[in-house]
Amino acid sequence: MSLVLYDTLHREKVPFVPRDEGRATIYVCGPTVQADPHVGHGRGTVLFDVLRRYLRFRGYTVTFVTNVTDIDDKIILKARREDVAPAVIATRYTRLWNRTMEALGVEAPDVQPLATGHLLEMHALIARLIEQDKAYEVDGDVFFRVRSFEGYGKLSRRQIDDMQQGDDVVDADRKEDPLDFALWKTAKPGEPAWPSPWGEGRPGWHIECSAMSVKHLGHGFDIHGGGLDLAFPHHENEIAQHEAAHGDTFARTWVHHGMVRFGEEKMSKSIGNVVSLEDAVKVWGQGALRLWYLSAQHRTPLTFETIRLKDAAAVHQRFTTFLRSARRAARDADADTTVAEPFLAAFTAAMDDDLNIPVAIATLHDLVSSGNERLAAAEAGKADARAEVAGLADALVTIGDDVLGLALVPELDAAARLEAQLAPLVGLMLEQRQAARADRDFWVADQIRDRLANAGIVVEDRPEGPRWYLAPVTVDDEPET
RNA sequence: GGCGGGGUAGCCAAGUGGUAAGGCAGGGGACUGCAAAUCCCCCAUCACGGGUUCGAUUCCCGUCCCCGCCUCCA
Repeated sequence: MSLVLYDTLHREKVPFVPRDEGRATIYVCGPTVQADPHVGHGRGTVLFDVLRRYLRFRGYTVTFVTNVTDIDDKIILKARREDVAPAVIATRYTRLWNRTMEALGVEAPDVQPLATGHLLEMHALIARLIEQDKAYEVDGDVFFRVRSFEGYGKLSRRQIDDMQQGDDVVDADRKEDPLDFALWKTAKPGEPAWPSPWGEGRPGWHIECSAMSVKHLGHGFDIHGGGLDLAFPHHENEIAQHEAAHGDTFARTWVHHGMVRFGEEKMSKSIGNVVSLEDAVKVWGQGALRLWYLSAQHRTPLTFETIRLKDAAAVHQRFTTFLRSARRAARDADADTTVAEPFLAAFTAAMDDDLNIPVAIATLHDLVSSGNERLAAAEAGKADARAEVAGLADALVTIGDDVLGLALVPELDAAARLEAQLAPLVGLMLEQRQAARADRDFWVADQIRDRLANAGIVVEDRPEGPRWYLAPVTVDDEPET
């Protein structure tokens, strides 16, 4: 068995066979840095982060490239409103994006190319298209001649003649055909501009991804990813530009993910129903938020809703609870790796099937159930059980943290530091509580337990005595839209 | 209008031509002074109507409803 991915271009699951043996090359369209990232932005980022981590888990060396569009109309507009240079806006929101994604546990890309850093590559691509008559210049603007590329529409399965034209085609008077799109835009007064063979101006949106992906990954790289909303026209145009210019395959496999919804609509800045991603991470935490993102197959829509985040938080807690117990019972045991094998195999099988992450997570539940069954024996000190619990815990960390990025260990470690600090205090209170319990003064004992609970300190009475730990405080403040 | 994706238990969500994973919530039980955590048990006939088939939730046709793209968008 090996990984298969649903490829939007061929509309079927295709085996993942990398161009270069043992190496995987991935390009994902990144953001236009002009506003706060919202919850919708996190979905693709987390999905492709998991894909990247999974490919590494499967033994591939992965080169992961995701760009930043640092010049476009919205950036210029925002800069004008604030009376600052566009680069100020772009830099500010690039930093915010990166900081937010780091908080979400997304690994930084190997290359994060900027559009403004690749003008020469874009110029070369545009010049090549003009030479071949696939693009034309009109007063400093350069347009791609859509009808010159016979494969146009193959990604989004559209017939050129079926495409409905809006009433407000930009530059309709200059284009040969309303479908043609800009490769280079001549500078309007006051706009940022760069020199080019066609005069001062700036690149069209689509050209950057064609130029940058190939620059850093080469022709025919393995996986091109992005949101389903980018399939047309953005990705369609990327293909057209590259393949018209070079005549070879641009990207081998296209992976698209569904949109995040808020209520019955797509979450989108233009609709105005966005929830700040930075806030969402703060409120729900990296692990729970990622579990929510991963709760549905990546091509289906996913609704942002409190109840679902709470479900995800409950799942996360089940995993951390087991891990905490496992560490306590079997931290120094020699792990028995064989017990975990069936779960790792099931996990791998699910992931191999077009990243069926909901099923993959179900295998984690099975693993945790199995671990919990053995926990009592492990706590009683039985060597076999301790080894098995240790083996299952290790597998949980491998799958949960290394591949899915759930931050189980970091969260427990962070809690452990606080617990060490609080230990003398909590110890004192528990001594008093034990004394009360010995006197059968349960009112006092329960008072102490309740007070501790209010501080996020959970007390469990075990046969061998009380045990306590810090639990995440229940969430009740939600991010605002 | 064109293209595409969906409608599975109270909620979320997999899946398959042979009577439906997993989670949350709920109910019952074990454990506990009571809890917590954990374990065990219970909880759906797959939008609707036809058809194909020995047999359909899964294939085909039709109907209804929802969503996305066709303009900037993760």
